[in-house]
Amino acid sequence: MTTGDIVNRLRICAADGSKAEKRLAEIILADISYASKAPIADLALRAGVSEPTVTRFCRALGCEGVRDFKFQLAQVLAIGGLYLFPEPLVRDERDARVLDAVSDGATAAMQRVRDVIDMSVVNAVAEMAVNAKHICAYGSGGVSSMGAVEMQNRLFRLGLPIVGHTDGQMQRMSAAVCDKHSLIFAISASGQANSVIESVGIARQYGARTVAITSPDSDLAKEADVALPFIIAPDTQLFKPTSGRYALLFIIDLIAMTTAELIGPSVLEGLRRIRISLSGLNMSDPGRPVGD
Amino acid sequence: MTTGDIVNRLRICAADGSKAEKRLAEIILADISYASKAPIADLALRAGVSEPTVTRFCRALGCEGVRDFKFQLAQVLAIGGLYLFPEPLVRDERDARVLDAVSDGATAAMQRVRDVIDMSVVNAVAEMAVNAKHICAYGSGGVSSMGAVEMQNRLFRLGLPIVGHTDGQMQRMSAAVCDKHSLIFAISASGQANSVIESVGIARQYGARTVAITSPDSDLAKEADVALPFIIAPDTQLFKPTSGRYALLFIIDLIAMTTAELIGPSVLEGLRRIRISLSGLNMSDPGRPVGD
DNA sequence: TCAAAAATGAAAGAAACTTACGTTCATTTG
DNA sequence: CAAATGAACGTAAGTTTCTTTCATTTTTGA
Repeated sequence: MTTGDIVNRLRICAADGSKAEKRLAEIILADISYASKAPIADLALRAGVSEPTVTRFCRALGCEGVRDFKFQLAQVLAIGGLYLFPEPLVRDERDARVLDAVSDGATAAMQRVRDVIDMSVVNAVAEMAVNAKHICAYGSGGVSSMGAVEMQNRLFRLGLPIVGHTDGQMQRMSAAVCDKHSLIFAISASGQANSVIESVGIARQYGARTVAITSPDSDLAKEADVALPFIIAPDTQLFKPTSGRYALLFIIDLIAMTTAELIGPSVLEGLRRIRISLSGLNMSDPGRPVGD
Repeated sequence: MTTGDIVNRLRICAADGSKAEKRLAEIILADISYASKAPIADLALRAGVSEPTVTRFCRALGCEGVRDFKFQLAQVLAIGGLYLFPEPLVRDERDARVLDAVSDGATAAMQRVRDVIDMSVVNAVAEMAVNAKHICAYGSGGVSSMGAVEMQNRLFRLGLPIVGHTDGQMQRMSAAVCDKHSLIFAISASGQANSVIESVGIARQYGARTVAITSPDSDLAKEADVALPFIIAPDTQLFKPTSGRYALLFIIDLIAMTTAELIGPSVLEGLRRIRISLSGLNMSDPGRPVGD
């Protein structure tokens, strides 16, 4: 019983375990946040079992003891969020198919990025971002323009001087005022978007560093200094929105997180200020992600 | 002393605290992973202080006690950045951490949606979308405005008359011209965004159907006819972009795909035309997702 | 059906944390 | 300058929480 994360193991236990184990697993899954903090006496009482059973249960799940078990629950909560982990609902076939299509597509798209992305390039890009005096993100079309906006959204929080442009003319115009301290993020799923390619050419002419997030070996990839390959698989399912967006978001998050860590704790000050500035909008719930 | 996350507070303490506090904070920061599991007797010994001092120290940092303190350390570690580690992480290890943090977060967020989403609501929403004469998507702020734009992007391809508004005034204005054939998608991660809540109120007054994609039981959820719960976990890791965006994208895709299937094969005609119209932009690669 | 094995609980024990209280040391006040 | 004050800290004695031991019950398999 050491398969997957602790929640998965709990699920398996809730299904296959002995009577006492089932009850315990159910109680815990029903409220992980509670279970991660409650003393085992409470848990034992709720599940109607004895305390030693709880200890044994934790060991059976591959933990060193109750404390280690709680430690792992805390970590799961940190990643998965502080909400409950209810049993997945039973679906009818059609609903399940839609859910699977979207979810499998998204997961696969991100997995592909994981497999192929060159983190040394990401690190290099983060370094460029930190050192740039002026950053632009270009993207046109449904997927790529979202990318440009997101890139702006993620980096501006870190205090970086970034502007996203989804309009072709604005892209060209802003490229024309670049210099060697500028950094361009050029995003295009196809690698064929004319305005983006041209803008990269213009910006380079004036000495800007250019990073393309695009299809490998595309025109755009060739035009830029650095390319992060981003493959959008042709959609087999015509009704399903393309899962490439998840891959793009993933790459953007990698860049944002790497950049944030490069900058170090001082970015927290910027995030704090943003949060304070939102308090005037009645959205100051602390602990909530910054900016709705 | 309740500013920022626990690590930040430890840092402050290491700088400003009393003699014993400084020593403790240093010991802990030097190896958070150890500190999160060691009994306080060990910590006390290492820092050359007494056990009660450790307890008091934890309280001073805003924790309920030592156990709560360790709980928080565990959470920080789960997604911790490189700056948490005593020795700078080797590049590979650090890269793996960043990849894991982003990818696990995204996967968990989507899994959550899978587990709890009520597909009968999604189906009902799709039906509303198909029958509406006029659809608006509202969202403000980094996460939710992306949602509004994406909603527009996904549904307009299906030939539906949708407009996304991320500007508060435009939201109110467009809400004011709704009638009973209108459908509103109101997106807000917090459920507190004033312009969105008010616009829903206005639109309902004129007979529009309203769908909220928002935090359950929030003000916005109460204001709308139908609510799709969308929980964003509080950010425990300030450096990591919130993974809630993946959950939101996921919900939007579910709605888009369900709607597309409801409309049936005729949507393909719309997609075909969009593709043709792009050919003038040199982006007509067939088999590629429509619209970059 | 019976014996062996597994599962469970009660109670005692060990570990970890907290409280109560007293000492020290720096600071303030008369 | 000395006494008073109070913050910081440690000692020792709780208290809580978890674990072990061992006896009992339940299940399994021949």
